[in-house]
Amino acid sequence: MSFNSDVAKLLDEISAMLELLEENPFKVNAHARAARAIEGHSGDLRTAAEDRKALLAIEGVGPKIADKIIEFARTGRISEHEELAAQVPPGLRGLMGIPGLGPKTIRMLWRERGITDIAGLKAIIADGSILDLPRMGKKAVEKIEHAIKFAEQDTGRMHLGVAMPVALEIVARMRAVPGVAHAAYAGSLRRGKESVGDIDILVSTTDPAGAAEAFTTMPGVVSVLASGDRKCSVRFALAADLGRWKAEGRSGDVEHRASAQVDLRMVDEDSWGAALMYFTGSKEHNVRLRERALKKGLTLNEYGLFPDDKDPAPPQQRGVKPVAGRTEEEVYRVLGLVCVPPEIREDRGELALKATPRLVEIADIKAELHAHTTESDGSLSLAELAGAAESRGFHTVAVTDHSRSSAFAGGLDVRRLKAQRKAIEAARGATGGITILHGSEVDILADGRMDFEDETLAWLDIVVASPHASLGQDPGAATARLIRAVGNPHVNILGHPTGRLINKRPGLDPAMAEVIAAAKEHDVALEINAHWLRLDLRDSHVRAAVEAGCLIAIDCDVHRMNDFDNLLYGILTGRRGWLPPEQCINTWPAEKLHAWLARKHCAQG
DNA sequence: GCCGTTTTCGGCCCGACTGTTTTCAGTCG
Repeated sequence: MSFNSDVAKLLDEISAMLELLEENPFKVNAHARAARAIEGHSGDLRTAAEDRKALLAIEGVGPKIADKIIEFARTGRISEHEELAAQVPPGLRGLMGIPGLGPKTIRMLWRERGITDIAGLKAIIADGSILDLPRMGKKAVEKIEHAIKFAEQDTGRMHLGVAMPVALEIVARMRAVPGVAHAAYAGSLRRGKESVGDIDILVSTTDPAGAAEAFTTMPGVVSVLASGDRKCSVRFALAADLGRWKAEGRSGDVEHRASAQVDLRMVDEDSWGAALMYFTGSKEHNVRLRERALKKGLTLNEYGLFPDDKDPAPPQQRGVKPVAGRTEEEVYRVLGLVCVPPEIREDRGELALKATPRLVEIADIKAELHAHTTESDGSLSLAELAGAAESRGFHTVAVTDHSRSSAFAGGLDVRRLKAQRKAIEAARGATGGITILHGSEVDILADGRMDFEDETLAWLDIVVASPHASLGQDPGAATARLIRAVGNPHVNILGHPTGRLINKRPGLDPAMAEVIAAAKEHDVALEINAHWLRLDLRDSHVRAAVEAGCLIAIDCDVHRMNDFDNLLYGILTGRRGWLPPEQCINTWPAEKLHAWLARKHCAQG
């Protein structure tokens, strides 16, 4: 856990506890909003906490919350948090994790019956006494029972790479339904977040009932949570699709969730753009857009942008004609904004843009610079790897098998590395269309030394230096380790810099600003490892690196043929970090890329 | 508790669905 997420977590908990205590809802919201702003803040607040002005510059952080952050930096605690925690039983937060149970219901259960945890709730359901409480009928209680079961088996948010194939399949099915003109996935999935809570699908249709019917009876639907004219929610089985991930997964890769919530929204064609924006979010971005609309005498909802006539009834129900709504571009234009790519709609400065930024795209990528073969732990031969890269339209592929310390992965020693060079030279003669570089994914040892001597690193074409072991070391040691690694004169790329696995392993927690500065100084590119379990660098670190002018590599860390498909997730993460193509070395023309790599290596083997 | 191209005080986004209700409260996104 980084300092930023520690602070964000405490502020979030303060918000939740204030809500349970029936405090001013705007105060509740202010803490929640500050928590989100801090979680997504690209700089390390550990240092900013010394400078009150820097904290106040963050949107959503005012004088009171700034003081709380400073208190946490100095003492490791926030006294207000502790005072609240003394008033709110800890089990109540567990209850808040049950879908369908909100603060009002939980407060009522607590005040009326002294329920403070899931066990207590189960007890009054079992003896039937819950039915005596207000608004607690038979159906409501059944729903709560169902939700408890779900909450107890839920393992948290889904990985991006698990949700995306499901969303693509559902979108394809919905496009084939009669009456459906457009179908797309929206929500945090469209914004490319590393994990998503649910899957949002949007369709424009002339036949909502038909679309709803098709959706709720689709193969894979295990239960229907809600079904109306405008919106349906289902739980969708993941098991069927998991075979693919299971088959290709390394140990620990398997997603344990049995099902995912999928929401379908149905709109008219005239509302398509407004609805797509609305359901893409983020919530914070949308709030900003609505505020801007109101200042222009307009009101924005998922049906369109309307003149604001102060009538409390929704304009679309009164036959008011929208001034925009068919496309996203149109809505942004009428609001006086440039169209903002979905990945950066997070209320982190995107609304101040004067032109739509050109962010890196899949089609820009011309090189894979981190790939394994059967020599170490990959499943592709040299020829298969080169062929696959060439068929993707790449001009370059780098063979970077593991170094000797990664014994578990069949890491190569110097002797095998030299033998591999001969094989690669032979393969170069056989393939004309693609440049095969010979490199290594060299372990960064715990103290920052490389797993090979400099004289070996010197004759390779490319060196990707990555941490694989000692991933639990303290932040100070991790920072020194990575800075020493990028200072090596032969290192080109810092591979998966933290070694984290999303939702499974936190990895290193270095002072990223210092690592970025060192990488910039030594002309080392920081990798976005595109595997959906890694996405390392993460989005906020990419943003910080981009702002610092640091180079970025987006690589699939190919072990198997399908791994090339993970490129999408690396691209989405790069875009979330506002990465322009020219700052990503994989987009460079062959001559430029090869020359850049060669500066740190001599030719002979 | 935060914020300001109407405001340093008085606001703070908008709509759908469900269940328990005779007109709405609660939750969610």
